[in-house]
Amino acid sequence: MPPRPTSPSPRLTRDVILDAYVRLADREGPEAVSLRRLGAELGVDATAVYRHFRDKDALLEAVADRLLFELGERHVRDADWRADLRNLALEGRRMYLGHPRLARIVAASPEPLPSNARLAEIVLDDLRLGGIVDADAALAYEAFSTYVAGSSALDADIGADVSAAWRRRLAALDPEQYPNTTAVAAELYPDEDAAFVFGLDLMLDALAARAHGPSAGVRRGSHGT
Amino acid sequence: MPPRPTSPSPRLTRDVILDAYVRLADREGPEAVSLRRLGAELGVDATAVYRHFRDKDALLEAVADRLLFELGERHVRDADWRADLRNLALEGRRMYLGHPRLARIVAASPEPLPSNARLAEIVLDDLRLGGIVDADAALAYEAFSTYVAGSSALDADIGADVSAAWRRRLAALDPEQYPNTTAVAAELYPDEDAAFVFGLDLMLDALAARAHGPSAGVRRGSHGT
DNA sequence: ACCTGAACACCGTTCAAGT
DNA sequence: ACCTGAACACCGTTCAAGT
Repeated sequence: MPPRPTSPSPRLTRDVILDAYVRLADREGPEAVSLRRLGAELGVDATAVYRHFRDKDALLEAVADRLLFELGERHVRDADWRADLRNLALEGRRMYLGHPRLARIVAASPEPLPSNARLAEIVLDDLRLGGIVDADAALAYEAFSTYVAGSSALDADIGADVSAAWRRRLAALDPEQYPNTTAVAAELYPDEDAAFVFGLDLMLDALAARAHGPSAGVRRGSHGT
Repeated sequence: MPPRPTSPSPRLTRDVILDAYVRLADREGPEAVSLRRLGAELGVDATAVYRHFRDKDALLEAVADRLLFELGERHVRDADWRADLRNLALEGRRMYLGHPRLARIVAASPEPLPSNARLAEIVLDDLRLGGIVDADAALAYEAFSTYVAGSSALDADIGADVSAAWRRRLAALDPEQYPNTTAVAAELYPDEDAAFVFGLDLMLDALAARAHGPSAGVRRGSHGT
C-alpha cells in the first residue's frame, strides 16, 4: 500500500501552469493566451488556475519572473561594462518582443520581481564599473530598463510589412510642407532593431562621456570588493 | 419650411464621438472607456459608433491623431534644437501618461497618422539643425519617439505608492548578494519624471556630440534652404 | 441614412458543489 | 485539498429590424 499513487497524472502545479503559458504564447502568440485556453492546454477547467494564482496578474508576474530569471541565467558577463549592458539590453529586447504584455507587468508589479532585482544588480554593477556616480547610476538604470522594455513592447506590435508602408507614405508627402521628412524618408524604418540599437548606443555613449565627466570627484578604482 | 430642422439634437458625428472619448477617459481613467460606456456617455446605443468608425482601433487612431494634433498646436518652437526636442518630449510624455493605450495605437497604426507626420517633421528639422547626418537623423527620430511613447506608457501604469515600496524592498536586500543595488537603493525612484528626463538628456548629449563627430564629412551650415 | 437591440463569441472571476 | 461547472458582469462586433 504505497502512501501515494505513483503519479496521479501530472498534477497541476505552479510550474506546470507556467510551462503551459509559455508554450501557448510561443505557439499561438502572446495575445492568444486566456485563462480558458490555458485550461484547455492543461486539460483542466479554466478556473483551476485560481487554486495556484490569486488572479491573472499574479500569474503574469510569475511568468515574467521566470523569463527574467532565464534571461539572467543565459547572460554571460562581459568584462567591458558597455558591452555587457549592450548585450543585456539586446537579450531583454528579444524577450519583450516575444512577450510584450510582460513589460507592463514588470513595471507595474507592486514589488520588484526577484529576477528583476538580480538584473538590476548586474546593470548597476556595470554602471558603477563604468565610473558613474551613484545618483546617476540609479537614474540611468531606470532609464535603461524602461527604454528596453517600453520600446521593445511597442515594436512587438508592428506588423512586418508596415515599416515599408510608413516609409512609402512619408516619402510621398508634399516636400513643401514636409521638407525634412521627405528628405530623410528613404532612410526611415530600414529594420526593426537598428533604431533600438542606435538609441541604446546614444545612451551608452553619453554615460561613458559622463563617467569622468566635468562635474566633481571622479571616484575611480575600488568600487566595492 | 426650412430644409433642415434647426438642429435635431447634437447629431452623432466623428468629432462628437472623439469629444466624448476624451472626456470619459479624462474623467474615469483611460482603462474605463468601452464602446458600451461611450454609448452611454453619448446617450446612444453602443453600436452606433460603428456607423462612424470601422472598429475600435480606427476610433483610437482618430483619438490619437487628435491628441497629437493638439500637441503640435500647443508646441512653440524653440530656436535651440536641443531645447525644442526636450520640450517636445516632455509634452509627448504628458500626453502618453494620460493616454497610455495610445502608444500602441500610434506605433502599430498601418499608416503614419497625419499629426504624427507633422511631429516627425519638427523632430527631423531639429535633428538636422543640430547637424545630424540624414541616416542618423532617421534612426534618432525612431529611437526618440519610441523612447517617449514606450517609457511614458509604462510609467503611466505605476501606482503613486509603488515607487517607495520598490525602493524599500531593494534597500532591504542582502548586501552580500546585492552590493550595488543596496548601495544605490536610496537614490532609486525619487520621482516619476526624473529618470525619463535623465535618459532623454543622455540621448540629446550623445546626439550633440555626434553632430560634429569623429567620423566623416561634417556637413556644416546650409542644410536645405 | 442612420440608429436600435438582440445575439454571438468571447473575457476574468466568484462560489457552491463535487470528489 | 484540490478541481468542476454554472453563473455573473463584463467585452468587441454582426446583422436584421426599425424609422
